[in-house]
Amino acid sequence: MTTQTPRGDTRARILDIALELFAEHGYEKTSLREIADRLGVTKAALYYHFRTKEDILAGIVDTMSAPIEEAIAWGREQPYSPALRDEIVRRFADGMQSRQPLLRFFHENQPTIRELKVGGRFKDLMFALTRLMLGPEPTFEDRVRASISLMTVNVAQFIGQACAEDPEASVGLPDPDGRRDVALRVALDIADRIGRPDPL
Amino acid sequence: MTTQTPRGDTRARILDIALELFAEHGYEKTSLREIADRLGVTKAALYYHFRTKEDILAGIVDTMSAPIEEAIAWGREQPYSPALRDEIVRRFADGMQSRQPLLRFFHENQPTIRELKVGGRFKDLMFALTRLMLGPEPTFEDRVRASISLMTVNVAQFIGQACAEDPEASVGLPDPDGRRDVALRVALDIADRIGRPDPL
Amino acid sequence: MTTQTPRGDTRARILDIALELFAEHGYEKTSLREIADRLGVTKAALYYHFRTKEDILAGIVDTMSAPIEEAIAWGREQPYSPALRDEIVRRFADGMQSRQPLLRFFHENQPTIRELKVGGRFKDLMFALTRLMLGPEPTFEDRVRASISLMTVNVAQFIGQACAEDPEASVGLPDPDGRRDVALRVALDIADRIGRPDPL
Amino acid sequence: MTTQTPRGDTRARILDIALELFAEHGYEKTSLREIADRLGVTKAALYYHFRTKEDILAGIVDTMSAPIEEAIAWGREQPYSPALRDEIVRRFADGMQSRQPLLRFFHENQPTIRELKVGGRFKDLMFALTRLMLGPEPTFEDRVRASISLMTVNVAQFIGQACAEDPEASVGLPDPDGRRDVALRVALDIADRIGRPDPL
DNA sequence: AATGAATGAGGGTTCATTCAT
DNA sequence: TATGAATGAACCCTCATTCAT
Repeated sequence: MTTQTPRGDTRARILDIALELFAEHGYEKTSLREIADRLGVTKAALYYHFRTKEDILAGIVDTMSAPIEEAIAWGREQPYSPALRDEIVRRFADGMQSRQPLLRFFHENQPTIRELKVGGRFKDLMFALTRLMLGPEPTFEDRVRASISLMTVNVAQFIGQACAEDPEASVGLPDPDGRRDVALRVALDIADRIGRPDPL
Repeated sequence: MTTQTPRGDTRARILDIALELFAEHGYEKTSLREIADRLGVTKAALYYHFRTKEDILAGIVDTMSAPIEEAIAWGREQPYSPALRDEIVRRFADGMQSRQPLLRFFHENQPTIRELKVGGRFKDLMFALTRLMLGPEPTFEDRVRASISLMTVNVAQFIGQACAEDPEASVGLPDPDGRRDVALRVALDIADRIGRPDPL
Repeated sequence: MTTQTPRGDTRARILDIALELFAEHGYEKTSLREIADRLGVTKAALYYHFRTKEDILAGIVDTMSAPIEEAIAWGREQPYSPALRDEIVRRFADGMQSRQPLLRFFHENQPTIRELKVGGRFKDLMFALTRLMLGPEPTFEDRVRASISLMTVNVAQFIGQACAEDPEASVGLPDPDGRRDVALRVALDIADRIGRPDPL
Repeated sequence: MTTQTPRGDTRARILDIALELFAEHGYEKTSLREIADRLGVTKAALYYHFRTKEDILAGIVDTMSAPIEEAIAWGREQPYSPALRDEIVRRFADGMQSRQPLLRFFHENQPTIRELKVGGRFKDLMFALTRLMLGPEPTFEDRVRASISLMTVNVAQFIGQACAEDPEASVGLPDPDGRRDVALRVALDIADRIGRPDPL
């Protein structure tokens, strides 16, 4: 006589499904009923595990921000150098590989995020990360390059998906792993110009 | 004996205010009541000018997509060359300068956009634009570079604003015009690698 | 340089279209916009011709009740007799032939009618008509027979239409004229039992 | 220590009150607020028990169509005969006695019904019932008589109520039970002519 | 660990109606 | 003889949230 659902891990399953739906339809358009329905429980059950809808989102971010925090903690120990900069990009790409939906969610739900407490936290993380990519007293241009570089890691994935759906654009398209490599290469390429005068 | 509101231009004013609010709080979180209140009219008045909320958005896109369409039309007449590629980026940057909020809205409301008819239209425009930046049979890497390049034009603006609000990051920050130049420079720089083997 | 619409008869055209729509979708579900759209004018134009929506309905009844009123006026001059009774049924059937939609409307929108002033008027007309079909001090049974008799004239039309749409029921179905004859025959047949003891 | 409302039966109470109001004011004019108010709950509470307004109506029909379905099921087992025909009428009259409001609602809200899914279901039931009153290959005239006969069962009730409200017509009016007998007698009388050549 | 029943606030939308032009 | 613009009230419906059980 087994239980229908994998047991006790309800909390984790809520977070999983919620992230999936948030990333797909957006935070506002995803109702707690949808989440509950997919889980096969009642809306009220969600309130046993989380105090509010926003709390679910906070829960998602919590479980997701660990690798970024690690990258930051590590980076802070190192002296600045172009090699460090590249390593940051690489670690970010590594950490985000399995967290793509979260990144997507953050990119695509800015207005919501801005008005939710959790938004600040994530923004700070990203800011700290780009800061590590820059030397002392960085120019605005360098800041832009650093941000765009990190962004590229994720955006390239979406572009890849969009291309895969387009008959013309999917000719010669690498497989997901290949696309990840491309993304990283372009990201590093952009970061490479940081701190350097225009080659001209 | 003046009328209270500038009159006759109500439709345009709805579009204006709606865009502003959509960009600020997101499409879903912006209620028609808010738009109406800001205009000093009733919700019902909006329905005299637009059939649905989505129609308001469509109206916004209509008024906004003109410069992109022009850039596309022009670009299609030209043979491909690196100079054309750069010119496309420049024209896009020029056209978007006054349409920043729309771009911001599109970047930040993807989940909504995806489910609205208007989304497809805009996506097609952007796809066509990046296509002009690429030679025949472009690689995936080039596609990524082209997209990121265009995206940089706008994202740099947001980064600029974020920096302006941060005491540390605002040291040495150029004025908005200067930031625009930086954005364009970085965008062109990224586009510059299109079609070229790795410099190494 | 001709006008687009048949001219000056707008009022009459409103009544026509309104009746058609009221009969089809019901009074409540028919909006003034629908009526105006079909006419190719603005809602506001309707208000030039009628003071309220209810007034449109009153207008319909006005133009429609004439033949019933005539039948009543005529009947009141005659002494009661079974022949008079049958003649009333016949005149009603004749008068209603071209007013079917109105009758249908009245049958099918009772709740609305009850709450509109115009309802009472029409009910009185029908009551007066059935009264003429009955001798002095009629029994309740006779009243029922008289009402059902008149009702048959119209209901038979709807049954006819329903049958025409059903493959099985349309086998051997008479044409509309034939159906009218059947309706009249059944109606007279029902009226025939008025004032007579049970044949048993 | 009693609860304020009879509890647990909310769903049934909604159905009750809704039917009452639908029959009185019509489906369109009855707002969910009215229903909720009469129940002493919020509009939103209705949505816990029913998915839409139309669903409430479907619920009503469900609970109400049982006796008709039984009559049909029974009738289909019997060979056709005039006696069967009369028995159908009688069973219909019996079954409807406690469901008068529903019948009234169906008679008086046809335009609405036509456009609601539930309409077809009820129409089919009535069609099946009249079909049982007819022998093989019935004429159109017989179909009319059968329909009118069943209709009489209900319409007579409304006529009775109307008479009761009229000083003149209420002289010698039987009590409700007596009226029911009259209704049944007239209905049977009309059905009696089915399948018979004109007595003349 | 979860449900059943309900709420209050608000959403987008439609409607009959008005009035200056 | 009409229209353009707007209103206020109401409508159906959805949502996040609560709480006794």
